Amino acid sequence: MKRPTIADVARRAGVSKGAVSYALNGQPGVSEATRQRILAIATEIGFSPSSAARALSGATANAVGLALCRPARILGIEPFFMELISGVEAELSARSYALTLQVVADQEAEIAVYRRWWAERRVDGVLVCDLRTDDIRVPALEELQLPAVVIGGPRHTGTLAHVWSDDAAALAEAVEYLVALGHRKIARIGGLPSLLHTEIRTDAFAEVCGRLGLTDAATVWSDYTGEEGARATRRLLSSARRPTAVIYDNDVMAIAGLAVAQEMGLGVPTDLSIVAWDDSPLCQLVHPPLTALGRDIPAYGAHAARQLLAVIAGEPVRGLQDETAHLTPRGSTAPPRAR
Amino acid sequence: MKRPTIADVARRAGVSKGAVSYALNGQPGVSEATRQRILAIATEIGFSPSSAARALSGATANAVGLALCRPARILGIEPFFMELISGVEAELSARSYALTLQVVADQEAEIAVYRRWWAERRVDGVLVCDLRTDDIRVPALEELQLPAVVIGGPRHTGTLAHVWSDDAAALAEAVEYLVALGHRKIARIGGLPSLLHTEIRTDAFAEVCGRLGLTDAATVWSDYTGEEGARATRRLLSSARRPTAVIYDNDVMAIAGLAVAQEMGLGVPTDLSIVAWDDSPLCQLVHPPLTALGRDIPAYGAHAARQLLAVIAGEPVRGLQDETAHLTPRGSTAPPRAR
DNA sequence: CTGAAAGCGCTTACAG
DNA sequence: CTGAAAGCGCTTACAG
Repeated sequence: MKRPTIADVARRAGVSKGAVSYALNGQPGVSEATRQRILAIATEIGFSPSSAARALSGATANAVGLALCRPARILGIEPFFMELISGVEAELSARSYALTLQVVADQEAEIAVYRRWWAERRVDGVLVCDLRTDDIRVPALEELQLPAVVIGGPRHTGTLAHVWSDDAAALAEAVEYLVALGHRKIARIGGLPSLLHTEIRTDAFAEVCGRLGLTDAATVWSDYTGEEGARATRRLLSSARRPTAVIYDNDVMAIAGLAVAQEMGLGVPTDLSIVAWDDSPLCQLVHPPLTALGRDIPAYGAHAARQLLAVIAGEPVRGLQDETAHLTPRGSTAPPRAR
Repeated sequence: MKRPTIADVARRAGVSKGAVSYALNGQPGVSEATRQRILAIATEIGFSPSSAARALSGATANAVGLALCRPARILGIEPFFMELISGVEAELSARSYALTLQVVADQEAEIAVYRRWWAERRVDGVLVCDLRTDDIRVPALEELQLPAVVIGGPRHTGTLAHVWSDDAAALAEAVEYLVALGHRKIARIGGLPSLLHTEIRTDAFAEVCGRLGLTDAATVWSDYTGEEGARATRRLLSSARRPTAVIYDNDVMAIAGLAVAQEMGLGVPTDLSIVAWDDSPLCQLVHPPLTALGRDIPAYGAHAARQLLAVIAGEPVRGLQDETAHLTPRGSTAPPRAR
């Protein structure tokens, strides 16, 4: 039961190994009749070229790397990552690329992984998540000359290709909607302040609130976990000038916020309106279902993967703007109760 | 900026390529002094052996495959999978193995992926999830002679190694706890009936309810999604003989069930007690926090990975029983209100 | 259109 | 303890 090699196919077809290679890869050099015969034999004996041998001679690994820099607990609970991975993987496997995954502790470890992957020729390129404003991975990747696509941006990506979405516009839509409902005291519970997209959202929130004359608008930072989201919410709802609406930077914190409101005896949406970012199925799991800013995350991942394959192929690629998240109103938002 | 090869190290060290290989792999054949000098040079010029070349001569891919047979929406929302993957990955990367991930549509596609991975020598073995009672992957893997570890069991695993947990005992603990609180009408909302662990839980539920004399115990099947969990809960709570407690087969359905109770004006836990399986952080995100059956899922994944590496190494490996899930009581369970 | 051959970068018997 | 060489299974110029 040895696994068949190209030599087995060649022998059965009565041709050279080179001819089999040409036939399998759709290269010129064999007649159509021979090609068909070779393909039939390959299928018959269950031959697939060894990825190692292919990588060694072709100098391409046919694999793409993704390093995730979050602890298991956080990775598990944020639907975002798994949805992103699904989309990345779908695009890659359609092009016969494998996805290699590794969880890392910090940016230094992540760079070490990139370095090793590249030296080992284990991957042809990498996808980079959670871009920071002063990201040390960007210069490291530039120096390594490892093909890479940043999922995020559009700023701070150096010379790397990237895929991004206009979070500022999405946030503005949410704030304008709340103001249209009559809210004037709107707070935002943000994600990790070191991440670029948090900064972009924070700036946008300040800008739109300023433009609309909301003087009580404030951003409180958190870390995307339910615990921190709950704590921040409790603080906000206990303050003298309690907001009538809160925008959360992810679904997990929004759900935790809803639980805090219930725990404190506040009705949602009568006493407090809630808007979640990342419209995952989680938002429709709770009562009331959450109004949310969402977009197609698997598609986002697929686009990033496609960009990366283009970079690997040597095509000129820079930034690609993905769809802007849109607001889906549900039961968690309503006009504020007159006090 | 060419990536260095073993020949570069050999040249700088003034030895043969063979000597470098022995030094790097801790084989006898070089003196300790030479070994140290070679290692220093390798580190200095940033050399890591090409995984492809290594795979080609050593006949080992140093990679393990995991195929996931769930749509993106479900994969994303169930913390279970990402936690499992984190644990698998941690164990693998500690042993310098890579994890290759692929999402597949059904069991046939999954087998095709296994066949290709094995023919391509892309992986040295695979991890198998979501075991069914009549699983066609088990005989296919046995025939392929592809090293594999089933995450599940202990029955229906054929000759394959497996890692499992005693769900029957865990379920019994939950039911006994509810009965101790005074509940007599307990329902269970199960996962996909085709999965083996659903069957095990269903049998165990019938057994323990029979033993405790609960005549109103019933299992309703669902599919792990929030929508189906909500629908099943709505049906149960609308029936004439409404249960006073419901056990859910996963966290997602339990949270959806809590929302349905709130939507129907029932108090949790006063009118309805809720127990969730899979004690993920989701359970503590809601109000009241959910009583849940939980265990260390990343550790479960790590154990499966370790078993697989043992199988790949040719060690005799069969079944490994992992920790049994234990009950963590929280605010969603209480004695039933006297009617 | 086809065949013989070199080469990718390792590992590992096999001589010295 | 060390060196020269074969071999893993492909791809791809290079002759015919």
